[in-house]
Amino acid sequence: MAKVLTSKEENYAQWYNDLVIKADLAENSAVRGCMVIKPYGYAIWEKVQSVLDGMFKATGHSNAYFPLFIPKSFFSREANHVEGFAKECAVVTHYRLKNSPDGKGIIVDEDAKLEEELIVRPTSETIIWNTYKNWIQSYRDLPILLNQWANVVRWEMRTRLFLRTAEFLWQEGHTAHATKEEAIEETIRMINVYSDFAEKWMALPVEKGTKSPSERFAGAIESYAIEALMQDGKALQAGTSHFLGQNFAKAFDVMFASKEGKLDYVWATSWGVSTRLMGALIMAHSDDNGLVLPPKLAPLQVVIVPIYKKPYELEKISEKAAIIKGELEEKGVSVKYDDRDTHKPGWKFADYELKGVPVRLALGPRDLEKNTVELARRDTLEKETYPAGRIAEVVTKLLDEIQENIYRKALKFKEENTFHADTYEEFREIINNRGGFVMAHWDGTAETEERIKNDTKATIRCIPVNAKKENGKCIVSGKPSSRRVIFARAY
RNA sequence: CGGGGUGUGGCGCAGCCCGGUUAGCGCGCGUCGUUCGGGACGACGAGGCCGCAGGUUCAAAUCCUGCCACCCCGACCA
Repeated sequence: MAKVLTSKEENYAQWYNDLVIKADLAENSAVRGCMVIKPYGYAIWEKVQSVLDGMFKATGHSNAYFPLFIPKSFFSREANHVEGFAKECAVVTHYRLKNSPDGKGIIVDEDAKLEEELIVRPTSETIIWNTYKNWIQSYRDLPILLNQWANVVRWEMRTRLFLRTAEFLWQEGHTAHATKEEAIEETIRMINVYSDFAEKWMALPVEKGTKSPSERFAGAIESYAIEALMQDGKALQAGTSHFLGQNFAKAFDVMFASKEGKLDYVWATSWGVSTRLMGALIMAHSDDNGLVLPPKLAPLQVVIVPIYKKPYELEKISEKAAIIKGELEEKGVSVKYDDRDTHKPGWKFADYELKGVPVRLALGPRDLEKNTVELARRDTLEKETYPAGRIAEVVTKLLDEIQENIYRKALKFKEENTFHADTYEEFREIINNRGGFVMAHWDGTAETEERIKNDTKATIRCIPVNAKKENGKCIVSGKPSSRRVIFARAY
């Protein structure tokens, strides 16, 4: 078979780039750092969106939409927040163009300078809290549980399709609560929604935990994250949920009157996942033949490819294919019958493998004769022949099995690449030679974290929520520590 | 912003050192035919301001100068 992808072994980063392009997911655009998400890639994102959106609704949230532009002054209200984002903001300074005097093209009209510059949102806390101020007077107005699906811009120096782009798509939830407890509960509820989604839909096992202070969201009191392990041993933050305390309420003066008639600042959370999830999905399961998609998120779950020489064969095959397609669709399976005569079966086989379609059925003259169907599963690349009458039943079961199988595979990988280190030498050895998650004791100081980062490029991915208490000594300082945290090199 | 590299049909490249016919190869594309159970084959064909602007020269894809764009590696980040 002609090789279209660089192998993972040979060059993992190149394999990823090739895969995104060749599987027709996305491509670089004329605008530096910004990508074009192509129809097939966008179809996957739409599935992700629709499932998550359902989960948000089920937990009581509604969607709304806030502006793309944020007045610069809003940004400077919350000190940590500005500091966190200032270096990567796109700024709108003018609102008009004019013909250039030399007649060559078009220039910015200096007379059309904005009174106050607008920031293209890197995240929307400020504009939203400025709005919430007008919506909240009393405890009766709380909680506010909103989400928005939007694009945001962070002016990144180095970008990679899906993993880090200057503009990306995401959802950001922003909630307002009367009590601290309720806000914390919400923060945890949403990180659980994310980890459920990752595990049950993306077949992606994750580590759930809190961020160290230095990795925390700018403006948050506590940040929760789910961290996934990619096949090259690097960690990828797949979702975050933040307890913002009263920081934004104070910055935007959002107070409410309690039942007792006392005024207090409102408690806040925010949480988000982005098109970066696409990167996680791609890297978690795929192989040298292309994408491997979990059936639950695959835009197309089954493809039927006819194999024929004569037109009358195609006719008969098409009849049969239509029956099978109907049976599958009745069971809620998405199916495409690819009878294009512009491509040969072998080409189609390779192409659907590249695109990660979970199940492929082939129907040829031999199958007509024996009333059978050849079935190939993408995750294991195994082929088997089944009686045509049973195929719908076999496929529906198989889709579940594939979903489970790729999860188990990813879980096994994560477990086999999670190590314990008790000395710094050991730690460095693992980080440098094997990668993966490294569980180690940490004294809780930013200095130690910084030193480890400088020495090894590994950072604290999270402090696992369900880590068992275990007394030990910090691998760097030797100071006492009560539990291990997860270190890794990260995307 | 530092360090390195690359710009040549849609894509991937060769040619450049050492200037000289009509700029070449693979993939892809079009037409026709044979094929079709793992990326088919043959014949014919279409497609190029050789990144941009200057310069040197009888002559520039090739040499010189300037500019622009993109990629890779570092510091920042989801």
